[in-house]
Amino acid sequence: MHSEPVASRSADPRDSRDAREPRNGTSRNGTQHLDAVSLAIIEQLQEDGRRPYAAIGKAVGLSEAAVRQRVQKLLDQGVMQIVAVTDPLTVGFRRQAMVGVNVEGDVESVADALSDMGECEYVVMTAGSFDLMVEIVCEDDDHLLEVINKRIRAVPGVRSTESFVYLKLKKQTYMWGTR
Amino acid sequence: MHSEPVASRSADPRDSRDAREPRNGTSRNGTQHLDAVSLAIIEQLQEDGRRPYAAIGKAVGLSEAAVRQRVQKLLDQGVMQIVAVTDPLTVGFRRQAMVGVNVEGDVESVADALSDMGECEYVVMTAGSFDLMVEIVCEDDDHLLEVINKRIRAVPGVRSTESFVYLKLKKQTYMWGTR
DNA sequence: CCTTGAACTTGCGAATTCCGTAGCTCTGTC
DNA sequence: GACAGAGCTACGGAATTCGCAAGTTCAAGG
Repeated sequence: MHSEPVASRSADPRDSRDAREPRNGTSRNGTQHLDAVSLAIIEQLQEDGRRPYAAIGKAVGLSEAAVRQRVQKLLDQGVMQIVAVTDPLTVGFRRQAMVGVNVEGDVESVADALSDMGECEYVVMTAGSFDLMVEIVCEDDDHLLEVINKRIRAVPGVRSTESFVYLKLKKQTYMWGTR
Repeated sequence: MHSEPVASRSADPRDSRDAREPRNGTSRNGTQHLDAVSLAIIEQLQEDGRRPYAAIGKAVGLSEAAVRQRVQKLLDQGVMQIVAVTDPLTVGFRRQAMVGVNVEGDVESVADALSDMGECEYVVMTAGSFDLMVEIVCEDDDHLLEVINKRIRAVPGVRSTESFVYLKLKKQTYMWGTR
């Protein structure tokens, strides 16, 4: 189902851009402003990361070259990455866990330290009864045990941890915006 | 840095496959068996989801056509998906949270119900003080509140929930295997 | 032993896609 | 108003993808 161009360019292309549409750019808090067209491009690539630029262009109302430039910029800026994702369990990693971490002192420096560990696939600072939540991917129980008890707890500032070992992954999506 | 072929085919191609390498196939629990070559292909695509088949073939020691067939099969089987991923915060979703859920009765049916909700991006059954962990992506505080208090808690079997609102995403990787 | 099927290779042409670049327009700045 | 930069379109050549056919190897089954 090919949806119509998102940035509706009825007659004159300029019509759609005359409004005070936010331009893409970096705001003072470091987060990116993305206009509707870039969002539409991302949506296309969330459906299929290998979709040709020309097809995306048709869907969002841009030329192939423009899409290519936008995608390249989104990748360069780190706003988006195009990757293969799998369920780690099917790829030989037998043990996964979410670990809640409580920190004394600077949370961000602890987060950085954890981010440097290859086994930590996902690190996020949170509000609530944990300061950090970390998802770790390991090959077996021994590996998991070592990472949690030896490595994570050894990081200066880590006060305590609580682990939630994964039993079964039920859902994994990358299609916000498509709903 | 072009790494050498992973499935080392020294002289005779058959050498690498004579061992009792597991063939690809489905086992009785429904999980996939992936041989070393398929894993290597996935690794390549975890680094760059748009990498050309010929380049992948060179890296893993297969022909372009064979890589194409394998990738297609992996996609068809749902073992792997090639998609764009972003930090939802940069894409206009202002609020995210991890929610720990405790369940009375059948955990899996609750997990299924939560998986059906568009806002739940990630649903996993766990061992520990939560039965389920659910990541939700919302547009604002009102939306978040509604999802947690109205929708999730309304699911039959949900005994209690605890929320961890995201403050900052520090790391997000899809490169197990590449380490 | 023969057959069958799966998976791979090689080869090839056509269609498609990618990529660099030149030129145009708009916008903001000094 | 001139100038610079961002963003777009158009276009041509290079590279990739795609479909397909023929031949090979290997494992499993009769």
